[in-house]
Amino acid sequence: MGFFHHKKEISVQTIRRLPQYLRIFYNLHGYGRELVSSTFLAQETQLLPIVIKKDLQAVGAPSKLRAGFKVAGTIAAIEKFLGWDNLNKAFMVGVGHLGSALLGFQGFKNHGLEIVAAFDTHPEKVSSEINGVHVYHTAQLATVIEKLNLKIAILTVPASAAQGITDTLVNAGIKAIWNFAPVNLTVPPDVVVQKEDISAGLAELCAKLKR
Amino acid sequence: MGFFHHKKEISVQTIRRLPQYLRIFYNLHGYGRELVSSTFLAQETQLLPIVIKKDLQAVGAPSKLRAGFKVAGTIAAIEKFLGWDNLNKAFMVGVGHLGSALLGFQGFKNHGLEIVAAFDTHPEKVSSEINGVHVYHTAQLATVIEKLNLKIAILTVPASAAQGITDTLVNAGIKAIWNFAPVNLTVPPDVVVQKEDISAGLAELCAKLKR
DNA sequence: ATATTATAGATATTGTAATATCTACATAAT
DNA sequence: ATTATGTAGATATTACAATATCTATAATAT
Repeated sequence: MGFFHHKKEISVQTIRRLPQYLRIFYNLHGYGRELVSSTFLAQETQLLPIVIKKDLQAVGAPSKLRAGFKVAGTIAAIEKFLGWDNLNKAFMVGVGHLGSALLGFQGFKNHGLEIVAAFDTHPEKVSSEINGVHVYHTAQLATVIEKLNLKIAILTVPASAAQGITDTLVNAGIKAIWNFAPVNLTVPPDVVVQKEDISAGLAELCAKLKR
Repeated sequence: MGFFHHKKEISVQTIRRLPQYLRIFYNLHGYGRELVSSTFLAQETQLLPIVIKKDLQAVGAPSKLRAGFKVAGTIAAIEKFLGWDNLNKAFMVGVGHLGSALLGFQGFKNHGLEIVAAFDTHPEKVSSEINGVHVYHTAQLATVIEKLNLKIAILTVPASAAQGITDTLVNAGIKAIWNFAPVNLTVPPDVVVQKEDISAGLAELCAKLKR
């Protein structure tokens, strides 16, 4: 009918479930499994088979009728959809408790993220290495971003510093910010911000507990 | 009409927004502000005024017509709804990178959570103190839970250990588990599990970035 | 060969959160 | 006093994710 083929938008919920599928598919691949059905995945994930079917269909996962989804092909489809099939250079601003914990998490390489630099203002941290990542002074942000061709910022600074640093990042051309500071950042429309709020999960737990 | 007054269920999304409101209301309270309108809050949070109105109405926040919501009263209402008006004794199992980062986060006391014990199996960690919290050997879980009357478990162990420890926790009578391990835990229906998955947020960021 | 079954795939339905619209009213301005 | 305005509160509508149902088919069992 229409000339404009509006590519079906994939829901945020689906996107958030993809890493879970990916982990399971990695395992299955390790065991040499070639096909897996949505009913099997449903048991693993405690989701409904139909949810899984639709999620995997949405990212174009290959399947065999009456047999299940192809393990290797589905891994490739999810990784491609998320852009996790090649590494983006990321850096971390703020290496306090949370920051250094994230630096210690090696799993990011499986998630398309290579953390190649960190920034902080504390003299005892600047010029040190944390988990193999060099810590620069925050004042050097703009120059290092350009020199190392960095793309994704992970923001783990105190709330009070977050917006100021964000402005610096935006001026330096950063287009993606993963924000762990408990603040709503103001950025231009072409900059993507993903906010994480650990207390949201705790609130959910407490509310469930009171019922 | 009906005799059964079915208390209106509050949505998960609303619950997850409550901590954000709470932070802003704490600030306003600190500045001595007594009333705040949903339109003001909308600017702060980048949400729509109507969403905020309905969220606050849902938890019974007091308001003054044509003036806004009462700051002190709303704080009390949210805290009461979440059970954050008195402290629950929590403990942490697994003190690796993430575990010790969470132990270092002092904000939990504002969230009704007092972490009073930690557990690990590594000999160099057992019997030490991390951020003022004593680390026991995981083998002592059941006895310490009973002795200290612990209620909420924070699970920050590797995926492979998570289900085994969960079984121990359930046997010890724990009813709430905040799960940071990338596994779906199997528990009896009366046990509440809140799963956190950091890669879900990263997936969301990457998907937005590719658009 | 034939029948059975488990599955992907397609379509239809439902439930619910988000959003829009309307109403009443307290405050402030004129 | 009178009018204008900004707000909570109530109701109506919309959008969309979750769920249910149906269909075709390939593998398996008989």
